[in-house]
Amino acid sequence: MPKITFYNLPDNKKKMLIHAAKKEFSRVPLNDASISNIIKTARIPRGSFYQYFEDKEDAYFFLLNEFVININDNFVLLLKKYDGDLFETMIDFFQLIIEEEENVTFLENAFLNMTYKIEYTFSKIFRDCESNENIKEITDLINTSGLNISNDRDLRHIMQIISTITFRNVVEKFGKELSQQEALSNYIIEINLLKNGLARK
Amino acid sequence: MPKITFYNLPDNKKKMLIHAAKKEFSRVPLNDASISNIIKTARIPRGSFYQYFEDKEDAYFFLLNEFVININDNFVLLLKKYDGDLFETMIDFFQLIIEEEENVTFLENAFLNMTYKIEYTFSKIFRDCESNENIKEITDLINTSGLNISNDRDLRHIMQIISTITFRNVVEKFGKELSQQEALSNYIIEINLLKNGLARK
DNA sequence: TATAATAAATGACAATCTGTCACTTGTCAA
DNA sequence: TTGACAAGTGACAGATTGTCATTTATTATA
Repeated sequence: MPKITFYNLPDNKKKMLIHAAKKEFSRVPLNDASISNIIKTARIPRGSFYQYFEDKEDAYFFLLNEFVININDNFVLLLKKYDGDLFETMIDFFQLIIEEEENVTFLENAFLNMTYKIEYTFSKIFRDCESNENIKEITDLINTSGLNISNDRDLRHIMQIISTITFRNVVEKFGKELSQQEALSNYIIEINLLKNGLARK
Repeated sequence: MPKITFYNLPDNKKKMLIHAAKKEFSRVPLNDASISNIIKTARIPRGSFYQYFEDKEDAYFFLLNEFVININDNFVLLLKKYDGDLFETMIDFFQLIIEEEENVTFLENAFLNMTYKIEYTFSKIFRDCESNENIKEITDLINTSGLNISNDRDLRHIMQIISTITFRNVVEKFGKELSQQEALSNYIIEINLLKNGLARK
């Protein structure tokens, strides 16, 4: 987490810094990003950066979290729109992500270098957890009667499976440079396989 | 790919170098690994390293490929053992990976920092592809009559889904430091959900 | 208002790493 | 023996990181 000094920063300086970081993390993935570039763009001295953030990662996950909070809201909206139908929701949600324009390159770098920690941050969207203020909100919204589950544990696994496959498809969209159409049609095939089961009845 | 000079190296020198690289990539993930450490351990001059490999990544993926080729053989054996039952095979295969001892830390670093390229390398195990000499071998071994598919495309998607979920469970085992028992029981739950479908019939 | 105490800003610096390149050494065939 | 080509070597420039002693700003207190 960023240090208090970062949050105490005047708005314009904070924005400048966020902009600079976003620019660098859009240019290259986390590992290749350089603090030197960020401070050059933000026009702050080196020492200041360390006054605000622990290190490169700290700044990165601050940005990523902001993004995740943003799309989390969209996810909840979609869930309501589709009366808790998880599968319909996911298909719409998938499109939302691959059509996202403002942060394309930032996202692309994130998805193509999806470490455990990054995936964990992303998948907060689908979890009820501390940092997700909508405790129970998501779980309650989902229409569980349409799901093949017998308890909460199963539901968690289902969420896990669906989010994993969803991310995998987003990653593949970027990795193989698929068109939005191709990516979507692949995704729908897989969602249907998930729904109906991989084994023949 | 390593340069020709690497393959021309006398066996003991080659082994020394491989050992040194493995040691470094076990210590820390690819991004944090340093060539300096490798050459120090291998006792070769800096210039020599670049005589053999393009860069750090080159050496890393050489090692990873070796490992993948190794477990690929095991996968084929298991597939035969279970008469092409993909689900039984995967459960056994999953255990094989999480019980692996010789390369635990190397694997742990790989799994917790699974970039697209690393995942792609791993998932060669489940694909028929150029670099996999068993073209068609795997596909032919699988008992497709037990699967809910209508064509080759579906089969590819099923392999994709299964391998993704499998890796996800391995990653989680390392990330959440689960015991082998916990990891396995989670995995089995998810495999069953996949088999039978996430939607209620 | 003056002064002390606390917080923030700054940039020079040591430590580290990377990839290159001119040069040396080794090998092998003519 | 010699020449041509392959391999080995390590010093070096360029770049980056995190730290820290010092300066500057802010806030509280007498």
